[in-house]
Amino acid sequence: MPPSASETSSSFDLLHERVRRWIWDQQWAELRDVQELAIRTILGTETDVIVSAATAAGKTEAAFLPICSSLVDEASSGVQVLYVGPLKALINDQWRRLDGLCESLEIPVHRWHGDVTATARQRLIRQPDGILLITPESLEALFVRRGSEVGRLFASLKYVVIDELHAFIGSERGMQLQSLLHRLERVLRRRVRRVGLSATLGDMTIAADFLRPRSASAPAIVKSDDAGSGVKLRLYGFRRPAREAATPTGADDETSRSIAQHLFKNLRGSSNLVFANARAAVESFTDLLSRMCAAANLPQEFFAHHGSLSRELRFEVEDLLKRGDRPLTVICTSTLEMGIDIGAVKSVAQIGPPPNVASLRQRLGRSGRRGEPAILRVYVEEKALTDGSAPQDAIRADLVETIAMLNLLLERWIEPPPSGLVHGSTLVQQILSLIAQDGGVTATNAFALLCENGPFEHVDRPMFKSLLKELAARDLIRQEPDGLLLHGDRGEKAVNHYDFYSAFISPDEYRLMSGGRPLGNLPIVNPVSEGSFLIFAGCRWRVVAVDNEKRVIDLVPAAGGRVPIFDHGSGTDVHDRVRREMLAVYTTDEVAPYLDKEAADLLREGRENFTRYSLNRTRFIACGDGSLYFPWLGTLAMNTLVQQLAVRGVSVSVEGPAIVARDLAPAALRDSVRACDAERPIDTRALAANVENKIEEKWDWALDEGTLDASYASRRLEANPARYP
DNA sequence: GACCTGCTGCGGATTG
Repeated sequence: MPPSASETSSSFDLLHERVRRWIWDQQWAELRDVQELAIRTILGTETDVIVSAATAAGKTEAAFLPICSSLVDEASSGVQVLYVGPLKALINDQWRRLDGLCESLEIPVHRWHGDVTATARQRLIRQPDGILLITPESLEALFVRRGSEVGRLFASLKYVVIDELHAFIGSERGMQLQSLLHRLERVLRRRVRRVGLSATLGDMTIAADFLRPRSASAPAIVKSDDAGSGVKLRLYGFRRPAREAATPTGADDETSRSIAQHLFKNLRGSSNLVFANARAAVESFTDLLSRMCAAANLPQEFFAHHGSLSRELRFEVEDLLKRGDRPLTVICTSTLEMGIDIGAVKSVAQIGPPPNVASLRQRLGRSGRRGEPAILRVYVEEKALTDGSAPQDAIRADLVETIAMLNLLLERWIEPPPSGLVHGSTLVQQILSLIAQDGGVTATNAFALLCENGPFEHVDRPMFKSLLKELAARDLIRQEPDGLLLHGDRGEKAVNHYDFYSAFISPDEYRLMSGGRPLGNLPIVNPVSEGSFLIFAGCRWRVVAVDNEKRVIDLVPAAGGRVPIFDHGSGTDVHDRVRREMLAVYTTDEVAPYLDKEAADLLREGRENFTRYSLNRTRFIACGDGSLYFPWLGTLAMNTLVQQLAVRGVSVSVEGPAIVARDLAPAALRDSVRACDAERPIDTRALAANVENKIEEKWDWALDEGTLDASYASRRLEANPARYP
């Protein structure tokens, strides 16, 4: 029985008859708004398209119903649709999802990633056709290993689909993907339509430019403004006693136990996600919550999920979530923020200030079953104050930063993704890959393809030239007398190792095993000794053997344990707008209705201290023998100021929202800051030249000084920050 | 004061 809504829809009529029949067979009540609009745009125009909607809004069908429609009855000699996804698990999900539709249309669907068998790969190479689902890394491998076959494989290519577009923007992987797609069009000598699937982003112009850099015509934006059914929001404040001042969030102390107790009371019996900001915090909250379950003789319903857990353990938890047949609360890092479909949960909790507003929005999107409001609980702890407390602690900056982000979330603002990045590291990878693809390339052609007309638009000819010289000096490349660039010995070796295909770097790790079963990985930060205890995967273990050669640690269950050190990260970048909103929170008396009593009390205390330190009248205050400056600007602007001051011989550090000068009076610090402010535009490359540790990305070690400085400056500094007030 | 993502081809053993 054909559904009436589809019968009357004009978009529906644009679809191929066999696609319409498939939709009838699914007994869908109607097509969603975003699907209607995407069908019209994809079948009615020739432009690139971005389909932007919340998780689980039917983006995949919105793109593939019209795309498959245009493939039916079409003769082909090669892959017709290239779909690129960021995760293997997502590719597997989409492969299953497309299977039904494509089987009825007789369109083959292939997947290609690290876990795909050699037989399946050979099948595609022998008979390329239909839809290919692939990761950026496997696409890179195709260019490196089968460079001469790329043209044949994609001869009939009609569409490139990029899933989770927002996850690629501004990253090394995103740059790699742009470069690969550009190189693909060069091989085919024609433009291929691009369709991006993205979460809702505030400013779509950056996403549009990412989809096809420097394009003369903008892509069509298909956007669903699904407002949802509202948010139930609550922010809980916690006061950390002075004796616990030194312990981190999630340690087994009184404050963490109070938060865990609150979670236990409110979440037990339903399905929820708890986002803790660090893997160590995930482990210790899972340990606290599962011990509460055990103590109450209840079945275990709290599980850990993060990137260092083995795939087996993560699958088990994801599977339990997908089945949804019993109450389950998963404590996780950003692993469950997006990607695979785990269905909606009843509520989401965030422990500590969220990394940024964009990430908070994604996390919130996981909550709110059909027709029900999303529920978000946020927990923030603040240290007890003593006579010796620093002003930046006394103003309760973590709490106020969290309030600022929640206010911006409710205003529907989110951070724009970074832009203007040089990406020197990924350029090295792409030069080496291009040589592998063609068996050699001239410097002129490489520059034209990658920089002049390609995605590395911030690298000019002189910079490219000094980069090539450095790569030659490091034996990564060499130049033939006729000008052709080839791999040097070291370059040859690098390209032939499987580690080459990813654009990002991964730390060395130990493998954790128990009884032959893989539990996960532990980055090699601190040495682990035999006989020591460990909390991992929400359980307690004793180390029985450490094999430093094979990098394997054997564990047995135990009663004791402590959370290991996972990483010494560099912290998150806070946006200007968040800091400005913090200032607005300090300078009004308004108390947001979502604050609980303790949070409201901490806010009152923070505002009192803000006024007591005269921060309502000045940005420079005395502190001991030195001074503090509160510019109410984001991380990049503050980094830039720190470097500008360093050039002037003024040594300062950044602590939260404050710039700290140890032995300089407020008036002197103010004069120096004003002098910096007068110096515009700021030469960020010259500033970067004075920075000590700039090697952060995979190929940074191989860059010449100029390219390294430019890369670093574009990532960490700002040439035109807001005025330093 | 952080998080996440990815990976080829071969040789040798085992199985049908």
